[in-house]
Amino acid sequence: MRIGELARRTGVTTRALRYYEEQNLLTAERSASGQRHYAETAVDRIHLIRQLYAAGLSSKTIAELTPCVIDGKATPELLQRLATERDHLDRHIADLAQTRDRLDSVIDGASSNMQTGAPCPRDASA
Amino acid sequence: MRIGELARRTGVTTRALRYYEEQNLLTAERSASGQRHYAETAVDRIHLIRQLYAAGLSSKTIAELTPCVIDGKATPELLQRLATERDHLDRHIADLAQTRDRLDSVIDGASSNMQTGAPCPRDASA
DNA sequence: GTAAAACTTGACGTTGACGTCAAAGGCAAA
DNA sequence: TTTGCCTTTGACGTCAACGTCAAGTTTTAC
Repeated sequence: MRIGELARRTGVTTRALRYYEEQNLLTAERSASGQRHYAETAVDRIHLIRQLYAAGLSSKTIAELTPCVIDGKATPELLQRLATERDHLDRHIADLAQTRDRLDSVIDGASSNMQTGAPCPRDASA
Repeated sequence: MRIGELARRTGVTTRALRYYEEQNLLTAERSASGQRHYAETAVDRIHLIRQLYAAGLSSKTIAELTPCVIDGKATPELLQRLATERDHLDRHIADLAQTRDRLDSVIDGASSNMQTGAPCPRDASA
């Protein structure tokens, strides 16, 4: 498939796909005229890339780790990198959960204040 | 306390603290000569701000929500905003957990490959 | 065969959260 | 009083992950 179809099927722009290639996150065959052609596996690859981006990894980190993730093979150093990233992610998730809980308690507090008719700093007229 | 001490005690730079003030996330008393002076509560406030940043909120969003979080009071609209952000956060956490699990299985796969002596693309010499 | 759509590279623009000087004034210790 | 760190505002720099033209080529549709 060509770049437009891959973009449609993954929901990322063609600009982003070319950027990923530039960052060595993605490779493509080229037709005689120079157009990119992708295999079906590229769709999953893009999803993986997006997932790692969402996990807070940089393109540089992703570029270093993806051969390992794709092939399931790694040097001890890469394996260590992966474990480190996993731990960072785990910590991050825990922090976010704490933030969510804090938001929850804020929402609870604000709701009960509203039910008891407590005044609001943004609307102290009533 | 002055800005330097607040920076040391919170681990954020003075530049960031001034930036937070510029974005209306933080206020400070001013001495006659114009220097900023902060109350003890500022330390917690900074931690809250950092926490919300880590949750993926923008300075604009934080500026809109923090009076509510600080005071525990809100208009219905603010409450709705909070609930929306909470849901986004919840979804984000779930996505990250999925990514973490994927990393876990990658690490497992790579580890077993190594134990069985499977070759690595980065070190195919052995 | 031709027009529209898709593709190419190249290059400059954008945004958020600061970093990094610079030039000036403020403040506590010796 | 002078030394030396602290603080002030202002303004330009940075970095990642793209957005957005531009100008030209290729493929597709009729």
